[in-house]
Parts: sequence; structure tokens; C-alpha cells
Amino acid sequence: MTTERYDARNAEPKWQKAWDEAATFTTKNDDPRPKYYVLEMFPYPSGRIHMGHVRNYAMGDVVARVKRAKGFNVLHPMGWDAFGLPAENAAMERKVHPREWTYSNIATMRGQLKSMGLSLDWSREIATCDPSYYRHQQKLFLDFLKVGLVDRKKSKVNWDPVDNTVLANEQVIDGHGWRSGAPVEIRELTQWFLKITDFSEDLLTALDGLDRWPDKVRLMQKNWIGKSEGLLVRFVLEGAPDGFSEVEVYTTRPDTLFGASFVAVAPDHPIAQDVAKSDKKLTAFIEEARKTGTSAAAIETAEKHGYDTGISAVHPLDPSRKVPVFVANFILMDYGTGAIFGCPAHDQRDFEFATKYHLPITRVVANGPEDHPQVPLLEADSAEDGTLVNSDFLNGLSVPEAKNAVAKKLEAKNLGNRPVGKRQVNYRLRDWGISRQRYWGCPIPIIHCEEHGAVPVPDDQLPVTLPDDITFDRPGNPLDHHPTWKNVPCPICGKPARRETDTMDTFVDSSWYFARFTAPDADVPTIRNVADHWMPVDQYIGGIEHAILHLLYSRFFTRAMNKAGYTSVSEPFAGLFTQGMVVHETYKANGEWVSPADIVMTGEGASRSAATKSGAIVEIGSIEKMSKSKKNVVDPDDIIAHYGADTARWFMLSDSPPERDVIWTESGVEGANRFVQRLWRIVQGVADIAPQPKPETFSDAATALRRTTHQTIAAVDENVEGLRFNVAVAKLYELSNALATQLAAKDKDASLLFALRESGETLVQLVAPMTPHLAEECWHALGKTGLVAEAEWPKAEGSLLVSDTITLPVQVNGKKRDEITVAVTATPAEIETIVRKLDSIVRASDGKPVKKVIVVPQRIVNVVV
RNA sequence: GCGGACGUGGCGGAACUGGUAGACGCAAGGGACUUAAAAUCCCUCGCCCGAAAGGGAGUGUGGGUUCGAUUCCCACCGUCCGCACCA
Repeated sequence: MTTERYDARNAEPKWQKAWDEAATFTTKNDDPRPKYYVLEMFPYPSGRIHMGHVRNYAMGDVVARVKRAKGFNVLHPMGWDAFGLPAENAAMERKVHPREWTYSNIATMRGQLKSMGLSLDWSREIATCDPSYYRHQQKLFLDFLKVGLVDRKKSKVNWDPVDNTVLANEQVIDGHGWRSGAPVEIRELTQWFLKITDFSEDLLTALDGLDRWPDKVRLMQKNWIGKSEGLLVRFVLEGAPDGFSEVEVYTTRPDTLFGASFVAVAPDHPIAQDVAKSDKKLTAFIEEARKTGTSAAAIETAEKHGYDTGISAVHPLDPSRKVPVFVANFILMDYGTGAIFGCPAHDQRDFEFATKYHLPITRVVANGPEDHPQVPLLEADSAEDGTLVNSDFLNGLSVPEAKNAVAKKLEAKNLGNRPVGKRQVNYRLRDWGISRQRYWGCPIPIIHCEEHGAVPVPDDQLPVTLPDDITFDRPGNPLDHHPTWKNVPCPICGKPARRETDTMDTFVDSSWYFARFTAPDADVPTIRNVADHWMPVDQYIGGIEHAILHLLYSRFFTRAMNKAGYTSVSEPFAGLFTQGMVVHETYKANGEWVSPADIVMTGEGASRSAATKSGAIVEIGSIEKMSKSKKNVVDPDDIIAHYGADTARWFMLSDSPPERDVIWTESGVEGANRFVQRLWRIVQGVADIAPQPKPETFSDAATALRRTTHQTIAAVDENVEGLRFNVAVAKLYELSNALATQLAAKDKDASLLFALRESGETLVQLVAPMTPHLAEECWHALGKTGLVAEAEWPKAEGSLLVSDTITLPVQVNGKKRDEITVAVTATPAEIETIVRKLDSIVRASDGKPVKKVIVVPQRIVNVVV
């Protein structure tokens, strides 16, 4: 028996090459076996992979390898989310072209991913920044335009007046541009929009069908779509400027209409704007309100402010009542009609506002007799389960009844030739603005002609490619500055026209890449029947940070592609799993963050202490997400070079439940590596046993080992299906322990030798999805021909999963006192007889009479005294 | 503020549908092997009382349902996450 250590550095490249040469992971579209599409969120090519990638891709790879072994035709591709701002920042800071920077990062990261031994079909690799990808995206955009899913309208953007550029929200820090430090202005630009709101209702209701998505993500999307059912109500105005005889408000609480004590409109509301023309104070108020609207910190501390316009609104149900009309800073023009009626008693914001401006606060919904209308409220009370009071014909009704009664009444009542009230469903979801004033993105294929307006680029002129000769020495969008690129003839009249210089939001790129993977070389965006065959993705795995935008946009995009005829599915991801982050301790020396690679740790447990290599004392800080800024990053390359990819993969799958954060620790990696070495030793022991014929009868030891082996197959199956990798890992440890114990036994009969061989081979197959290189090495050592990656998944023998005797715990009044071993077939009556005679039970009963014996078959016995 | 999740040994965590709480790993302690170390192997390992046998309480806190509750219900405490002047 050899006892050499397993040498990952040597074995891993060897097996990666073997898989490559055998094309083990290349997927054919016309393979007749049932399909399984597993996908991990593709990475942004930032430069190097990080531990989060290792964890994400290790999980997906386990699923892919298990499904492949179970006979599925598995699609498991990889690509690059390659457009985006960091490439432009690199260009500005390091004078490197965004394309070169991106492709060089891709090359590095591809090499790193390959060193992980992932079972990916690299022949399907795509990069979103490649014209061979984005030309199809341009085609999709034009087709969406044809089917009416594209819109062009004005929208507000963050504008940096020094850099002359549009800023993303994350580039605005405390109301200032991140690079220039100048105060950010809000500007209106004409932008392209995708009409995601056309699908608001469908995107909402279809969430119910996504039963393999986390409830949490579905709830987040539901809140994001934000459906509300309410009523539009028209108020007649008195004392308003010409042309404003009425104001329309939106409310979800029409039942509280009799509690209205004011009407408020947004600073951007046409009425406010009009009054401001002749009212300097209001102009100043609106200006002030806009300022507080930009930064999140300001909003949180912002007080509710209002400006009384002097206009009165007539109560629609009681013409004798009139309420003042305010302009208020907490009303949003974008939601509803940009105007509300305020009911201070039942809305906290209205309550605060009314208190400040001394407006009446009248209770109109009471929870019970204690809520006498005359008792002053200390805060608003939503009182959704209450009964209407103080409300004329509504008195005594429940809230839903009152909502309905008000709606009915106002719908029937006419003002001019329209009803006063109209029921309306509202969504918080807004259309998706995709215009970005940037270079490194997919060009929007439109040509602007003075005569013909926005003209689509004809199909035969696609793709509109990005020009290479650009500079970043001027602020603003290089496409806009380019001397020639944007000058083109109008496709309709041929007169000089100009290209759209905006590029698409990078979320567009990632909204359909999963569909492109199904036919990555096709000269159309998707081949319909191929996309229909593979889609939806059976298992999608990625970070929770994409719970809303990426996943919602992809759901929309799939519907849009469906409408444009590219696929007949409408949901892109049947199963979704969101994995936790990789976190690590932080270290500080002399006030500076220190990398774990630069410290020396001494002592253990609570008495641990750390120092830098130069001897400075290191303070051990909190455990946080690995990030460059805190320097608590462990580089996967270092780990793979030191321990091998299998150790890194095994560690990422062990211990922590995959949806939770995992703490990266040195001892954890070493533990994982210990297992890798241990498995190799065990397998060498098994390899010394010649393959055995299956015996007729088995010794007790052999049967016990076989039971463990087959129970482990069942357990690993079940836990991998449920993505509980940490539990599957624990079961594999148990099997290893049982196998090692029997391997060390002195006298082994032939049946035990058979069981050891069976157990060893099974163990190798079961770990193969997690530590694939080690498994190949073991498979080979066991004398197996072919690749374990291509071997059929082991099947648990049903007869070994059940036993003919069973051990039942025996409780007295719910406390365990003893246990008995009986035949599985023992009847409850037989068990009861045995239990009643047990010394331990008689003793524990303490002479009290036995009232009842509860026998739960196969589970437990409880004696009630 | 609204919504959601979670709370189990020194640590990460396991526990099927209400049925033996603490699987498995890490850390720790003891031993074997070794000139020594590493590696490896064996043993112990939630808390309290007890030499042991055994016993007691125990899954954030307090109550409830049940023969039986980590699991279900109510209240509270704590942690984390999402959304937010959304009418």
C-alpha cells in the first residue's frame, strides 16, 4: 500500500485536460436525453475572481455534475457581463482602452475559472461587449420598438456640471458628484424607455407560480411592483388661476373622505407651477423642496413642509365644506396624480402635517366605543378593521364597505360630463429608462433625422459598432465627441443625420444572456425552438443583491421576447437560489486595514492575538464581507495554488447553509484539506482490495457498512436536490468514517471485502461533484476505466434503506427513560406489553398508575402516568 | 414607520410532517507513534450535582395548545435584511 500524499497541483491540471480532450462538458442541442439547464449569474470581468465566485460556481457545478451523472443533457455555460462603467474609469485613470482592459480581465478570469475545474461548456462562452452579442441586442431593441414596447420620453437625471456627465445614483455622494465633488443638478433629458409597466399585473400575478423561488425574493418583487387599488377623486377649486377649475387626487382610502382637512399637491404639480409664476415665496418654497429631494440622508431628516396657496377645494360629498390647498414637499409628482387629500386622523404623514399647520384632525374610523370622535388623537390610526363614524351616510359601515360606498357614489355623480370618482389600480413600478450617456455599452440603434425624427437603423446596417478611436481626455460621452461616428445619412431620406449617442443600461445585456446561451452562434438573437427547448433555466444561482432589478428585468425581457416572437416561454428562471456572501475577519494596525496575508496569528480561541510581519500589533476587528477597501480578501488563486481547487470547493460547500454567509477561516480550509488527504488515504486502502464478486450472504459488519453506504446515497441525493450542500457534506463525512473504521478491522471476511470495495467506489462517486479532480484520481486508483465525471450516478438499494429491527425511544411523560429494540413488524399492543414490564419504566413511573401508553409506529413510545 | 427572516454547545451548524436535541465539522483536552516536530491514529468533549451509577434543568424570555414543542399559537427582547414621505 502506498502512502503518498495527494498532490493536487499535479492532479488538477491533468484531469482538466482529460475532460477537455473527452469533451465531457460540451453540450449538444439535439441530444435526446431530458434537458437540465443550470446557470450561475455571469460575472463582471473586474480583473480577478473572488471567493464569492468560487462559492457560487462550486454550488452550480455540484448541481450540474449530479444532473449529468443522473442522465440529463445538462446545459451549463459561462459568459461575461462585460459592459459597464469600471472599464471607462480604468480608461481615464490608467490610459488603457476599455476594450483592452475588459478582454485582458476576461482572459485572466477565464484562466482562474478553468483552474477551478468547473464542468462548463466553454464552447458557448459569450461576452456582452462583443459585437457578435450586442448586434442581436440591437435587433431585439428594434423589434421591441415594432411591437410597441419602447417609448421615448423626458426623464430626470443626476447631472454633474463640472464633468458634464450624467451620474448613476451610486456616483452621487451626499448630493455631490463622486469625482468632481460638484453639487449634482437634476436635469431633464429625453431618454429611451422599455415599457415594463405593460406587464405590471402579469409580473405580479406570475410570482405565485414561481414556487422554486425564495419567498423572500418574491415578496421583494411584489413590494417593488407595488400594486394598490384606489380611487381618483376630482375636487372643484375656488380661487385658482384660470384653467385650473379642479384638481384630481388619488387615494387608497376613499372611506376617510369625510376626515379630509386639506388637499396637497406636489411641488412639480402644474397648479403649483402656475401659482408660482406670480408668487415668489412659492417659487422659493419649490426650489427648497427640490433640494431636499435628492439625497437619502436629507429625506430621512426632512420635516414636512407645506405652502398654503390660498386656493380652496370643495368637498365632493359635501359642497358646504371647503379645505385649503397646499403645496407640500412630501407629495411625489410621479405617483398617482401628484395630488392627495389629507386625512390627518388616519395617516401619519397627514397627521404630522396637520399638527404643524393647525388643521383639524377628525376621527372618521373608530375601532370601538373607546374611540369617541371627540377624544384627541396623539398619532394617526390606520384603523383598517374599524367602523365609520362622523361620516354622514357612511356611519356604521366597515372600512371596505365604506370604500365601496364612496366609490359608487362618486362614480354616479357627474361634474361637467365626467364622473367625480373613478376606481383606479396603481403600480409603483415605473418604466425602465435604458439610456446611458456613456461609451462602454451597447449603442442604441437609432438615427435622428431633422425631418423624420428617430429612425430605426435598418437591419442590414446592424450592428452599430462602437468606434475604437475614442479618447477620455474630455468630460462627457466620447461617442458624442467623436468627430465622425455620429454623422450618418438618414435611412429614409438620405440627408445628413446623427446617430443616437446614448448606449444601453448594462442591465439590458444581462436580461437575455441566458436565452443567447441556448444558441450562442446563431445569426439571429435566438433560435425559437432551441430557446423553447432549453428554457426556462431549471436552476439559477446568484447573489441576493439581484433580487429585484436583474431578476425583474429578465422576467420582463423574456415576456418582451415572447411578444416579439423569439420564444414561447415567459418566465426565464423556474428555480432560483440566492447564496450568501463570503465574509472574513478584518484586521487593523496603526489605524490602517491589514490584509490577512500580511499578519501572523498566535494563540487560539479567546487568547488569539495578531501582529504584522514587521511586528506591529494588529487589532482583530469584526467579520465583514470580503472587500478590497477593508483588505479582508483572500485570493482564490493563492488558495488553489496552496491547497488545490478541490479543497477550496469542499470548504465552500461545507458547514454553512448555502443561503447564509460563510466565514472564511484558515482552520476551516485546513479542515477541508485534511478531508481531501484522508479520502485519498482511505481510497488507497480500498484499492488494495481486489474487486470482489457479490457474495450470497453478508456478515453483520458488511451489512452495517452497506446500509450506511446506501443510506448515504439516498441522503446525498435528497440534500443535493434541496441544495443543502452542507448536510450532504456531513453525510459524506459519516460514510468516510464508517468506511475507515471497517477498513481498519483485523479479520475481514469476503462479504466485508465486497462491502468495502462497494463503499469506497460509491464514496468516490458521491464526492465527485464536489471535489472532481480528487475523485478522478481516486477512480483511477481503484482501477476504474473512464472518467468518474461520465459515470452513472449510484442508486440506493431500497432493501438496505430499511431494517428488520428498530430502536424506539421510550418516554415517561415526555421524558426519555429508555429504549427498546423490536422487530419492525411489532404491533403497538406487543410494544406496549414490553414497555410496561421494563424496569426502567416501572422505576421512573414512581409507583403511579399508568394512564395510557402512546405508541407512534416507527417513532416513539410515550408512557403517561 | 411598514414588511420579512432569524435566535440551538466555545464556534459553524444538524434535527423528516409535532416524536431520542446537539448529526457532521472546527476549536479544545488527554493518549499512541516519533530522537523531536509535522502528519496520522485512538479517546474525551453543551451546562449543573455526583467518585461513579445516576439525576436535574435546558433550543433568546414569559405564557399557551399537546401524551409529547427547537418545530404550532400569543406577548416580549435581540439580531439581520428589504422597502419607504407611494396617498
